[in-house]
Amino acid sequence: MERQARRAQVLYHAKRLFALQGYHRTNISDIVAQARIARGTFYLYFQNKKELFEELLNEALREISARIHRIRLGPNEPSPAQQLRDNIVRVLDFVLAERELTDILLNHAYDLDRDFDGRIRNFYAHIIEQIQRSLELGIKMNLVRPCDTRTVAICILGGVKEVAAQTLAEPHPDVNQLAEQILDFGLRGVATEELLRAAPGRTLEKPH
Amino acid sequence: MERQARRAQVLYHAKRLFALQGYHRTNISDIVAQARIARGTFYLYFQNKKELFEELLNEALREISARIHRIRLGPNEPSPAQQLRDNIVRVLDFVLAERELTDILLNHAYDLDRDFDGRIRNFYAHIIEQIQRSLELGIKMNLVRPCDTRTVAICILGGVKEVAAQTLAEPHPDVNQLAEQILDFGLRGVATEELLRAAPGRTLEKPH
Amino acid sequence: MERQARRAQVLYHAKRLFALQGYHRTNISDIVAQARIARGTFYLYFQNKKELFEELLNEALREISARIHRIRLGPNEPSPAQQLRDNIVRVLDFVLAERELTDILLNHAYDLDRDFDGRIRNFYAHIIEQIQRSLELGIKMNLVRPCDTRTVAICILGGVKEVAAQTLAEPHPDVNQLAEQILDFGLRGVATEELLRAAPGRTLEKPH
Amino acid sequence: MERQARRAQVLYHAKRLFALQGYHRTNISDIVAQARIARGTFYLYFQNKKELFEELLNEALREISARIHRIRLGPNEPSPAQQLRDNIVRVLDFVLAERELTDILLNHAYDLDRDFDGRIRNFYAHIIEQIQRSLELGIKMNLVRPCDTRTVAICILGGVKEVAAQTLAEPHPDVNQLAEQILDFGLRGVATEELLRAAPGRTLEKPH
DNA sequence: GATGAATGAGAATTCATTCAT
DNA sequence: GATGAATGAATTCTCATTCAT
Repeated sequence: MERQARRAQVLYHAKRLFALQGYHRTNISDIVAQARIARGTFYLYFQNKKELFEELLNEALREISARIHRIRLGPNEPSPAQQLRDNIVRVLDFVLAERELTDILLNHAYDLDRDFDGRIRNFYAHIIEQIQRSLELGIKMNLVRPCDTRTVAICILGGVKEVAAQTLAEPHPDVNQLAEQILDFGLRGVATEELLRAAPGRTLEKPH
Repeated sequence: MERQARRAQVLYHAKRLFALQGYHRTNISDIVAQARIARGTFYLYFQNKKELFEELLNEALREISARIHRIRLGPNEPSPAQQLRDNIVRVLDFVLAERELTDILLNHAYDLDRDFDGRIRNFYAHIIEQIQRSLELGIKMNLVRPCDTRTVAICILGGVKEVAAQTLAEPHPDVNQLAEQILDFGLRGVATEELLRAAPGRTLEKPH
Repeated sequence: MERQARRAQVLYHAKRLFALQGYHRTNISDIVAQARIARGTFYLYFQNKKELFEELLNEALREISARIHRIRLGPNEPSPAQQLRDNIVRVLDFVLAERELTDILLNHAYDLDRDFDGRIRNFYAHIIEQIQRSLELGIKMNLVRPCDTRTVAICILGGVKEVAAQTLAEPHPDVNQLAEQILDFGLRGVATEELLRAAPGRTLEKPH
Repeated sequence: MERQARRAQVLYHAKRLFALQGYHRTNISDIVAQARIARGTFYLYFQNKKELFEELLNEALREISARIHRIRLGPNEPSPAQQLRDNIVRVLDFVLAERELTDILLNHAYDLDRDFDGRIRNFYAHIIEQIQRSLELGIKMNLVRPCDTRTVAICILGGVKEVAAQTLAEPHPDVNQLAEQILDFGLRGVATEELLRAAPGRTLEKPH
């Protein structure tokens, strides 16, 4: 457990440095200086620089994945729109709680290693698929207008990513307000006209 | 002109390598090997690796900027929606025509240099402002529903960026179809309900 | 202390190489080979080659400066001639004790860097001024004949420098004998005729 | 002959550059740029950079050698002191007429090549011998007091060298005045007391 | 002869990683 | 475990010299 604490200490400082300067501009000297450990000690806890970075990146991927829940249908479930809203809020909460990790994921996770790039690509591809499935479900339920679900899913992902990226720079963003704007924009973008007509108000949700 | 041809040759090969492997994994040795020139020859045409990369990046930024036209209003102008569509098509045309440059811009332009990161941030910030101004104009014209124009602008930029990024991987994407989907999604996302009701068809444009 | 020992080791070998081959013909490879350390180790102790050289040169300048004492007048002080003799002996002692440093200073300290050349020029300019002041004092005391003290001071400096340079090549020079010759030549060169007449012997000093 | 003119042109510019910046800081690019010839053209006239430098240096050595005449005794010859004065004046005239060559010889002729250093050492050794022989002749003639002629010769050479070096920096030095000071200092430094007593005036020459 | 683009050996420096203490 | 000095492969960049036109 002591071991875990040391690892965590190093990870903490490395995370800050990577977020601030990126992978290549951050060297082992910087990390051990910040973590106040000896150069050699670093290698007692991590195989190498890449492994450390990978661990941070994995944490980000894992955490974000965990915050995106599959849309569940059922009488006791919140409305799909509410579930989407919850997903967005959870992701943005993570973005703010872990600005450094997010920064690393969005801005510094490329240019490392071939299989690394692949992993991130897969991660996003997976999210795109999830969104796509939701859209297809929505179409079946007549909530979503027919469209090229893949392209629209990509647009939605891109929108969230860019909001996340831009949000990093802001001191005290209002997550709920951001989520609302994203949701409103996205839902209107995909809603059937019937749905829009039925629910002209601000929160665009299926009437019960 | 001879000089320009040589430069172009080196730029061509460097571009491919940067797109394939990123900035840090591409070293001068790789570039000169691909371009089939001697080590020293490289330095006759470029001060250093960074300058070469900068030149490529600048080309991408310049070209994309040039393809995003400001929305013009007037009796002889195409409809705003058509102008947006044209912008998207022009940008996606560039993405396909210069997949490598796009790849570099989207995936490998970070983690280089402090002032570099800044330049790219400015580039996107500028585009966000442009979109935001268009949205505000649309609101005044009652084409766009009131909303947090900055957040929505960020969503739109993100959508286009992500489509561009995903499109890079596809062999023969249909640019018009992609543009149509983006436009449709985006316009519905921001349209006033009045406008939506008036134009229920697929192409969401203001009726004349 | 360990650190200082390593530095000293590298300095020692670098000094020998610089004396033997000069600055430009001595490269880092030579130095690390002689010092039997790895390439990178060099940079743990010195920023770069120039800094190392500078350190050696500074030592030479400092040491020589320290050995040239200002002429003191007073009832308990040795005669001015004796003080001059002591200065010369101390400098020549250094020359022999640190042949390599002297060689570097006299023969290899040019052609490096602009500000470097300046530093050495200042060093000699300072010594010329010191000699000049002594001569002027001597004139006031009627020990030295009136003359262009600056030019004569330059002659004296040049004489000592050249003796030092030539002495480097000799295996077992007699420092006292050399000093005596320099002193005798220099003093007679500047002495008033009155003084010469009063002290016709070998050691040309003011009679008490 | 055209060929000689071209060579001279290149030599002229190279000389200025070498004097200004030294051998190592002056590169072929600088020289051909100043001489307004193409890179390759340089090698039509000179084997390489070193040969060019060597040629300049040889000119300096040759010219200075030529200006140092052996002391001739005889009824129709000027006095030895006058001959010495003439030697000094000729050398200083050269110093001023060819400041750049002198600068090169005094400040930038080391650190090139092993055999180069040797050549310069020989040059000075030769001059020292000449002076030494003059001194020995003087001793025989009872003009010069007995002394370690080699050390004194070195002092004399050093004096002249240093005056030459310092003179380079001055805008309009008075060569005759400098020569007079050097001569006066040097002659008094070596004169027999008998000679000094016989000729107490300023110009220390053997009475006829 | 003249040109200047091309060459490539060589030099300095960095930095992730190892290993003796 | 902890340390930090040592390592050396890898990389960038320079510049005297060559050579096809």
